[in-house]
Amino acid sequence: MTGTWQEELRAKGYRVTPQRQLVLEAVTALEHGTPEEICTAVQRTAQGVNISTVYRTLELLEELGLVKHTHLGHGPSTYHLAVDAEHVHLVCRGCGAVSDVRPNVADGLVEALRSGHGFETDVQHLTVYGLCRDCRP
Amino acid sequence: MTGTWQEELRAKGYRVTPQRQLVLEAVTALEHGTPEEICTAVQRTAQGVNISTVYRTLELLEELGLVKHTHLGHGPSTYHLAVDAEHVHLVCRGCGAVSDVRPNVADGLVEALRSGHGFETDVQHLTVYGLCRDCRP
DNA sequence: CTGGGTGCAAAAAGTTTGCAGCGAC
DNA sequence: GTCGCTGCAAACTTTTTGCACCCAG
Repeated sequence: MTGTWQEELRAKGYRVTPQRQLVLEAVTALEHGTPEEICTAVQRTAQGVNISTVYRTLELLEELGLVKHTHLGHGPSTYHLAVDAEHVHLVCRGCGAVSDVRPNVADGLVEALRSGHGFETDVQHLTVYGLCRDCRP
Repeated sequence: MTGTWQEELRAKGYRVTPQRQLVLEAVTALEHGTPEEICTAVQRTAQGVNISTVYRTLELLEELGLVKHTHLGHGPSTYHLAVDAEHVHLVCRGCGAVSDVRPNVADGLVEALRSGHGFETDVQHLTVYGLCRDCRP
């Protein structure tokens, strides 16, 4: 591993700004958050960060590998820390609840796709739709 | 199985219209299609179906269980026949290619989620992101 | 005939972009 | 001081909605 993300930013010619720190803190605090939610969360702490800055910052942080995003259903994309990304998302079509499970549930799938199709799965981006315990018929 | 989808429509108080037949034909012909693509495909055959009608029709057809949709990356959602849905989508983050694989690759995942989390997976809605054979490092 | 369906246009929701001024380094 | 970053507003894309007219049953 290299140094802090601040150092990594500077090393690549980017700058460390309060907005970027705030967005990253918000993603950390929220665990799961849409750009809109992240923007709102930041406004509670400081005077605010513009929504377009949130989008640009998330794009940058994703490029750096600090955050990840997934698409959970119809709505906006959801961002979370890459460090926290070691899980698979379960989305219930009944109640809309999102829960996380350990990625080893997908081990068989990953292996089957690798050996059978030469496909290297990005488990951190895996979202499984279905019905949760409470919504099952 | 009950009768045809036309009968099923009428039985539920809906009507069978040329637009609905055209949209369903387009979904069948395209195999994978965004609402926009479906709309364009229909315009090649007939005088055209409005994009909002395509959305409303797809929503209806999905409610009937005739078509399914998935979210493949940032763009619009993709619709396909439910009958054809017996597969898992692989989306390559490198070249963007979408391929289909047999659903039994996910059998282990489905079983693990069912026994471990009480979660009933909708395999037809499963989309796996990663890198395909040609894009692997 | 009747009520659901369609087209059109406008609005909503989510995301991206152009640009002038600001501030990290 | 330089040049990347930000806020603002406007554009863009995807999807939804209101409404008058139309047509399947």
